[in-house]
Amino acid sequence: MTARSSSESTRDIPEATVARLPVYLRALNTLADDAIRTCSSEELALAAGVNSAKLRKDLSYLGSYGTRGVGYDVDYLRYQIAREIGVTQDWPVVIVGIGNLGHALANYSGFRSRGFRVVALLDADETRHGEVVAGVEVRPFGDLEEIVESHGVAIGVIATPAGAAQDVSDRMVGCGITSILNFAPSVIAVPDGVDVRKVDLSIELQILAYHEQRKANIS
Amino acid sequence: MTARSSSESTRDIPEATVARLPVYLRALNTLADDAIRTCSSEELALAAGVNSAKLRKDLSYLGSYGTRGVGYDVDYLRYQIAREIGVTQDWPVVIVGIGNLGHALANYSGFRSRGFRVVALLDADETRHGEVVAGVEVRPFGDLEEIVESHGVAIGVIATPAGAAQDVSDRMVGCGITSILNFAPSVIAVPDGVDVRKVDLSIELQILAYHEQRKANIS
DNA sequence: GTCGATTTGTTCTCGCGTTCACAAACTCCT
DNA sequence: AGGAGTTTGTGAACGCGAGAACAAATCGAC
Ligand SMILES: NC(=O)c1ccc[n+]([C@@H]2O[C@H](COP(=O)([O-])OP(=O)(O)OC[C@H]3O[C@@H](n4cnc5c(N)ncnc54)[C@H](O)[C@@H]3O)[C@@H](O)[C@H]2O)c1
Ligand SMILES: NC(=O)c1ccc[n+]([C@@H]2O[C@H](COP(=O)([O-])OP(=O)(O)OC[C@H]3O[C@@H](n4cnc5c(N)ncnc54)[C@H](O)[C@@H]3O)[C@@H](O)[C@H]2O)c1
Repeated sequence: MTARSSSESTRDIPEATVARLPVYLRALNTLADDAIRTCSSEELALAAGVNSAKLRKDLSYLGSYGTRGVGYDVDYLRYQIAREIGVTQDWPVVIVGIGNLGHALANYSGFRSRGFRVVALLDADETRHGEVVAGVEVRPFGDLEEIVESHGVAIGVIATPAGAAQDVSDRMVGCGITSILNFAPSVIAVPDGVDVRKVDLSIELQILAYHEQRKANIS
Repeated sequence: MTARSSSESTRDIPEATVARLPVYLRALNTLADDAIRTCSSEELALAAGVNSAKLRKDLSYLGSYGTRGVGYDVDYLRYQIAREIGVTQDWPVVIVGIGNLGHALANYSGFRSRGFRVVALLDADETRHGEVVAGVEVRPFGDLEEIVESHGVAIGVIATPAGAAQDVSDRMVGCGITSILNFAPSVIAVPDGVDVRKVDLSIELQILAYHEQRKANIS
């Protein structure tokens, strides 16, 4: 086995596995809602849309939480995955850029229910200040530092136009944010130790278009 | 080499490369906006946020569009990538589920400018019917078949709650849609030949949370 | 208690993607 | 014309992830 650090479960989980754990978690939640107490890797894999061997291998990185001949206890496994991902605690989040997309994000109930709490909505446009979206007031972008510090915010969401994304990112990093979810269609540079994930809707559509074109070109 | 089909440029481009081509395209557009005519792989790679060797290999799948000792002609390469992806033509798109997210998507100008045209907005809630969003009227979900047929729609976007996603998907597939972009947090099953891409914001946040937790756990 | 059925955890192999490194090709200067 | 300097395109090495296959472990029947 790999060397194990002293106190905590600090094994390093492959990135591909980390990306699937939330999917398993959601599938388990669905099963739990249907009052299912136990499930096999085959059943869970079906619900999550993956291969059962891959599922078992993924889960094995967390530990041996199943019982051979039986399967997995839904509640127990659910808790273990949630703990491993870190969603048993509440993560405060700030959203910057409360336009079309920012509004939708602020109104989205799925964040709160998954361990994320929107503590602030910030926008540079002062005509938007004071508006209340989903119970949170839109405030000036200049309040960023104060809010991040007082709430201990580690995760920031960028929903501004592309041109502002790098500036917003720099300000976020400057006041201690170390994880950024970027919706703006631009590449942003950050120092080591800061994680950035990009969500780009037009890229997704363009990938679909590429395959669509190839389907049509079977001439 | 692999067998090459008769007429068209039907080489098979690795999936990972396909996913990056839109990024290169956007970087080239930015360069073109700054009146830059030519760029090296190093410069373009920097703008796209990737390794230059990877960029060159990716581009080599399309053909030899660069000039050794010089670099790439921005406009020419831009056209070649756009053609390969299929965004020189216009793709009609339908969006189903005009709630928070659906509104934001309908209002998003970035789709039109990248070769996608929203031809219809559909919702099951009849109190929403008749509303005009970004110049397009919200219509009953039952109109799906008629619209898909008359406009030759191949790409559908699902922005409904998770519970409705599979039903919406089935109806889309039933009337000939072969590419689906799914924003609902649910796994949807489709027959072979239909492409599904999933965008899941809470998964992205959970991945960030995992790494954030590990940063904190360097105890 | 033993046997058969079931299901997990893990090993092994294969293929894909990333990266390095370099030969080929082009420009420009003398 | 030739040589120095650049930059592309690609062969090869390497590492990671996917999936098949199987041994180990547990349960239930008798
Ligand atoms: N709307 C969508 O569905 C959609 C889809 C894909 C991508 N995006 C991207 O998401 C981003 C936001 O899109 P949108 O449609 O909400 O745009 P929007 O113009 O409606 O909203 C942008 C908001 O950001 C604010 N802003 C601008 N500069 C700022 C700064 N420096 N600091 C703080 N706030 C600032 C603006 O005041 C505005 O309220 C864009 O980059 C867009 O390309 C949006
Ligand atoms: N709002 C966000 O920022 C956000 C973020 C991440 C994910 N999502 C996901 O996107 C989806 C939409 O989110 P939302 O916030 O816009 O929800 P919403 O409730 O505001 O909108 C959903 C819309 O879908 C319509 N609808 C329901 N069933 C339908 C059916 N069978 N056919 C057609 N239309 C139907 C409803 O009438 C409603 O207008 C959800 O699955 C949500 O989980 C949203």
